[in-house]
Amino acid sequence: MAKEIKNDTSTEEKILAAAKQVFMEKGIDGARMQDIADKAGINKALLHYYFRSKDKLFEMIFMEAARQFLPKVTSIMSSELPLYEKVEKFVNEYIDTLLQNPTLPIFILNEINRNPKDAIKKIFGNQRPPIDKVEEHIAKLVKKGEIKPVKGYELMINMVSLCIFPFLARPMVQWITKTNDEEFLQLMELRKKSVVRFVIDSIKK
Amino acid sequence: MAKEIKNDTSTEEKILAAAKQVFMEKGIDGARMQDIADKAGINKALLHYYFRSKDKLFEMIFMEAARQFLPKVTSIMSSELPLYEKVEKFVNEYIDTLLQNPTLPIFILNEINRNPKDAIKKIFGNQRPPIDKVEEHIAKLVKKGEIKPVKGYELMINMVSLCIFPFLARPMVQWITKTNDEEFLQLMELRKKSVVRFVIDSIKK
DNA sequence: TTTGTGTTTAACCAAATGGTTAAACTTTGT
DNA sequence: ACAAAGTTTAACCATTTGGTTAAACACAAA
Repeated sequence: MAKEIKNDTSTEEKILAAAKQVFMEKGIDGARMQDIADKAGINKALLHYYFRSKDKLFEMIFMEAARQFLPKVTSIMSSELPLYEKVEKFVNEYIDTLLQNPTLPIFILNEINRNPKDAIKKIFGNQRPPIDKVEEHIAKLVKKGEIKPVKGYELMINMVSLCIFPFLARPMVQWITKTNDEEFLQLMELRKKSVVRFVIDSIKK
Repeated sequence: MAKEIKNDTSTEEKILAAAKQVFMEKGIDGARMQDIADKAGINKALLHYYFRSKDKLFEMIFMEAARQFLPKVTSIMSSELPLYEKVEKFVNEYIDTLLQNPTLPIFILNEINRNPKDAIKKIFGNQRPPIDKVEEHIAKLVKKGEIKPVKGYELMINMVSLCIFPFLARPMVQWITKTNDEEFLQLMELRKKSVVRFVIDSIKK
């Protein structure tokens, strides 16, 4: 009866991986439990044996996704690095995360729009990201005359926009730039530098 | 038997308006024909009398939305205006469109991801937007040393990102900026200038 | 008045879908 | 060898949902 080391590595993870794929691709409404079972290589009965309902399963997947969405970025922003380095690290980290999870943004945003309150709570906990810290930091540099006056939250929104949007509109971007899947990822890799430059050029005096 | 002036203004438009609302809010999979009928103040039978199927109805709505998504922006970009004015007009037009259709972006992006080929065809027809024109324009100014070297498509993507993303992530933005619905729209109104400045500051020498 | 179109009502259908159940088989740890 | 948990099979259920049908009604034009 002792609860030995549960060897979860197999079925449960297969289910989660399959569910992630299907939910990300089709959204919660478009996803079919049968598809998830198939993709996991098991049957519906077992699927419900592990996760009682579709909602429960979706919840799990979303929680996992929510954690990734707000990456280590928070610590970067509240760090003591010089602003430009903050920007650079932020953008690099963010785009890296997205390169490893290209479909994360649309998945998250859909849930945010479907169920704003809960989704936001799951992403941010209950504390706002530390933009106050950024705000102060920027205010100082503005006073010193080193950068143009910008609002902290605006800078944040702009950076996030520039990082995430291309992944959201990926098919459009690929069509416009005539790139295939591989080339798109390379493009985003290059984009790191380009965005950093774009942002810094925009605020520096 | 003569086809007099069909007074479409009533039922058909009511349906389209209702369908637009429901589809935008719930997506095609989450939308219920019954809900659309209810919201239009009619019954399911009549709904199917006007639009044979859910898919057909969705198609209509998407076509209408697709046209708005690529606004008069195209003509602006291929115009002979000075670059900075182009940027200004582009951003203003775009954000204005979005202020009048705040849920358009997520709706469009979902369809693009669900059905990239068709969706893109419906949005752009078969011609790419005139970024070549922008490309030339920029190349000239770069050569003259008036602006920093930027790629045309990158400038475009950046501008579009900065305009659209806040609407995509609206609940998040509102939560971070502690704004209610009205204040959010004001914020976006202000954002026009802010984005224009951000972009221009970034490319000017 | 007639006729056709718009509209409602209400019952109905078939398919899809989330979820359940029970019985049998397999695996694994004790 | 035994028991418990994992897994399959397959039938089954209730509900939802897109869509249909037919009969009756309203109304405007011919």
